[in-house]
Amino acid sequence: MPNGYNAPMEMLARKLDSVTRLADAERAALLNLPHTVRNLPARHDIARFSERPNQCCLVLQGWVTRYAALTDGDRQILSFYVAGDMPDLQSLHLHHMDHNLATLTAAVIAFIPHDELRPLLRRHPDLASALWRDTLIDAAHYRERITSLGRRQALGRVAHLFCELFLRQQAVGLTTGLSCPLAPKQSELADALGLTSVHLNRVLRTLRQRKLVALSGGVLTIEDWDALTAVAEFDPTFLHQRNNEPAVREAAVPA
Amino acid sequence: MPNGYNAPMEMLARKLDSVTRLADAERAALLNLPHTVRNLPARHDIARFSERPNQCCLVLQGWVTRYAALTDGDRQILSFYVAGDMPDLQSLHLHHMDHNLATLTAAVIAFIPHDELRPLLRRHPDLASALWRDTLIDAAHYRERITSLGRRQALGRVAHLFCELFLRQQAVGLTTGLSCPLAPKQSELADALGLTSVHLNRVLRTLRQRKLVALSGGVLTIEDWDALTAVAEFDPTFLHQRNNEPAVREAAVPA
DNA sequence: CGGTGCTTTGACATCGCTCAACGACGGTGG
DNA sequence: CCACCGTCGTTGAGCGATGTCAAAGCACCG
Repeated sequence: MPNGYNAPMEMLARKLDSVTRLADAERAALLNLPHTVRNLPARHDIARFSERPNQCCLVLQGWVTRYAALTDGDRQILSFYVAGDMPDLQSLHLHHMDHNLATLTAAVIAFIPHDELRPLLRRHPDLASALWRDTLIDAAHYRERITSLGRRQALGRVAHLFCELFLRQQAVGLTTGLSCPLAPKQSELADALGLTSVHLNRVLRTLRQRKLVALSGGVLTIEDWDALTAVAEFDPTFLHQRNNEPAVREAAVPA
Repeated sequence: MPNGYNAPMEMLARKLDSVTRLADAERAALLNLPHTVRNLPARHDIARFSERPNQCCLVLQGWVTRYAALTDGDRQILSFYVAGDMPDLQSLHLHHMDHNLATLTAAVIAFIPHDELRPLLRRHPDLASALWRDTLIDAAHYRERITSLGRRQALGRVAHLFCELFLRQQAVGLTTGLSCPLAPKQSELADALGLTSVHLNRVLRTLRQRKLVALSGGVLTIEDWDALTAVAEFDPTFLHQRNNEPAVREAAVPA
């Protein structure tokens, strides 16, 4: 398989390293994993409801979403994934898709066949644990989303999602200062937060007016981290990142 | 450790069997796992936010909830667990609790030290996979809850939760006919569904008036499965149960 | 320059929340 | 045995956050 992209498995190794410490043997095994790299256009389904995937995917570039489609045409976006994420690890053990996975933007994705991954994980229990942990962190994100949808008002929900997306991207080096990419459009943010795009738009206006964030051209800039986390009641514990005190803290108080 | 309760690990073996097929070696290993069985009163915290548990628990009897506590005193119930569930498997790999786990009713719980479980899972990759799968199903429940909170109205949310709780209990033999225990009070159902107990009460009235369910004395009786699933837009795929076409189907059409 | 898709805004409707009171029930102590 | 009390369920009236519908602005692109 052509390795058109630079070192996909190294990105995975780095990602897992940020989560558990990898031994050399595991790291080497990972780097040798056979895989295919594909360039996909925006809005391209990777796996659909009720399918039985036989490979896992690793996002190398771009954004991917997981979403449920309701009968009335509504959809609920369940999560966003960025570079370094493995959105369908679950397919290793859950044989039928209970939702859909699709690119949000044009994206570069590496595909790793289950048949390659499974024996590797069996030989390297620590690697299996690292991936298991990754899926558990995914679940932690879900829990936080449930809390948002269940008990936070629109303003808090949006603020909370922004905090989450910023910190997750910071962890993989996708931020510059207090700015980060924000690929989802307003209607997609709305679909993720259980809101209407109309109402989401009004909430964004409020966030801008209060000088908590700036948002334009697919770039989110945090203007007041402390105020934003306060509105969101944001506690980074659920991210289970190594150093939970974000580098933002200093950056948020510019000289 | 005293084995006051009959065969706790056998319940676990049976549960896992319902999910993956266990080989004899795994089954035997499971049955020998050291553990402690405790009787806990209702509303007793099992693990609190930010703690670092060193054991996993297995519900043998009663109900357990996972919940997030917000600063204003609100709480969001994230999930309900019944006999056979292992609510904090995640603590094996996620070291800090990002939420709370507590009994809802008086309950009998078996505790298995991480230090016993970890080496066992290392020796039996299939067992590890079975438990991994269990945590992935947990995540599937979260996803469905997100969809409910984000895109369903109150009536659909309640109906959906009832369908889920019925089928999950049916899978472990806790139902009789079309009835099953329903331990959570109205305020707890409301906390799980992002509603007020007042509004939940009104929704229950509607469900009763429409003859979809009957509800009293902690027992839920489904009176019209087809209508209930229709209101809920319920699709059992996300439960990832062995035989997804529920036995309810026949029972729902009494002679 | 005329689409086409996204954002923004306004007017109005509604679902679910808040506050407040009352009723049903079971436990407890006198 | 009964009065009392706490908890839970039920109901009403009014309000507020968010949805709905509709149209206009705006940027990018052929």
